[in-house]
Amino acid sequence: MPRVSKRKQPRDRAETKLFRRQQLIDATIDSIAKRGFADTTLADVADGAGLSRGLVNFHFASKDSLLVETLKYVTEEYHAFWTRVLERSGPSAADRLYALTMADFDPTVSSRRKLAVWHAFYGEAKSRPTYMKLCAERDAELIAVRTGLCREIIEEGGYSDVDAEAAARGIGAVVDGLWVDLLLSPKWIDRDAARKVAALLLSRMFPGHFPLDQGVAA
Amino acid sequence: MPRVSKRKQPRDRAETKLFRRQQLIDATIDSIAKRGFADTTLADVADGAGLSRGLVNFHFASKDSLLVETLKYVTEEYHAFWTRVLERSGPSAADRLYALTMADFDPTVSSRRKLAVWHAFYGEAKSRPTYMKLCAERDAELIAVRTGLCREIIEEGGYSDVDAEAAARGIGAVVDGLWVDLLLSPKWIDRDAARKVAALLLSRMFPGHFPLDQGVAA
DNA sequence: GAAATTTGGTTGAACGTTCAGCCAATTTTT
DNA sequence: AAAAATTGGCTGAACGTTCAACCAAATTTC
Repeated sequence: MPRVSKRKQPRDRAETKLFRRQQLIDATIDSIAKRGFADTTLADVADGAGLSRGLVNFHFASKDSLLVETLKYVTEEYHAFWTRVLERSGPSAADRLYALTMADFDPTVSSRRKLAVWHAFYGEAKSRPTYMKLCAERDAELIAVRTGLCREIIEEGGYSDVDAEAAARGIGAVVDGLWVDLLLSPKWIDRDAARKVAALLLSRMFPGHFPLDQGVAA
Repeated sequence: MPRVSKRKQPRDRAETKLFRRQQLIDATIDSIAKRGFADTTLADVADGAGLSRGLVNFHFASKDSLLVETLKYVTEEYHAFWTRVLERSGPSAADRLYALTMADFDPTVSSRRKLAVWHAFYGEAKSRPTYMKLCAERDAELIAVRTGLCREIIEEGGYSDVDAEAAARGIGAVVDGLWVDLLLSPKWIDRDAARKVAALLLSRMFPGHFPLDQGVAA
């Protein structure tokens, strides 16, 4: 994995600033994934980006600011990802829920590099309210979307005894839990196995909408 | 929350050593939960335990050793907890799986203090093989037990199309995911809500064994 | 009184931050 | 359009702080 950003060089000063910013955020993600949150230093970030030591503090007010901006970036990237998945997916609620769920096991968002970063922030969240707020907001929006889709599916057919929000939370929880598995037990479970488990859950939750033998293609 | 261990004073030297050890591990858990993994220092641990600074290095070879022993302790405590739950629970596989699942939302193992510690180690796991191994072993054993219970239930009645291990992994994932929710969104979900979601999952997975209106009592 | 335990000061390394100065890019002036 | 002035971006060294680790002395326990 290249530690230096591959994005094309900036043309003018206006681009440079954003370019450097992103370079440093990318290097921060790499450092957290490689060395862990506790061992991530500004020196390692600068080295990883191939830039001088002092530059981090030129572009970011402090180390804490760099970390917060990194979390924001990862959050926004994830948000953009699943929003796009929804845009492209079929019209029915079942199609959309299926696409949304399987997308969470796309390498873009569930590489061990990314998972390590997410969980690094989770681990610090209790003691850093800013992290907790950013993560909670991310979750709340997704839960709302999932709840809406579940509600549609429930109304469509035969699941009057299922609570939409509980179902949505269950689906979200399975995704989070499988992410933990992918992070901690990569030898025992891979993305396809995770998709299979998620598909099983959907098929048991809404059997009329998700047949068990449905493939697990993304 | 008291930061000084309440265990009764040791009687002899042999007990003292273990007593101090546990005091320091408890203080480490407190410090990680309160300040986060990255900001946990030996000074804070010693202060939290009400002991002098140098003591940590006397009882543990290094800071890393203290952290590993802390993770081992939490792991063993969790293992002892669910083992005991199984011992006490009813004879049927359904009863046992239900008890096992609901027990994961007992305050003993799912207090935000404990959740913060688990996720702190998760976050560092990718870069510290020792952590990853300990966590993976913990998960593997639980998955094996859950898979066995699921297999029994599947054989008992009418779920021939369900893969036991996938079901077990799904249940485990829901628990892990709900733990993430409890940690990050305590205002949106509490232990009872989490139990309700877990109960919903069980009832949809094995509807003949877990009626939907089953209570969520521990 | 001997051994085990605890103490708190010390040490050296590592860290985040700051800053004076340099260079390149851009704008202004002539 | 060339020259001068200004701005913005970048560097690497230095500073003060924090920390884990060490240790010799003091205290407690047996």
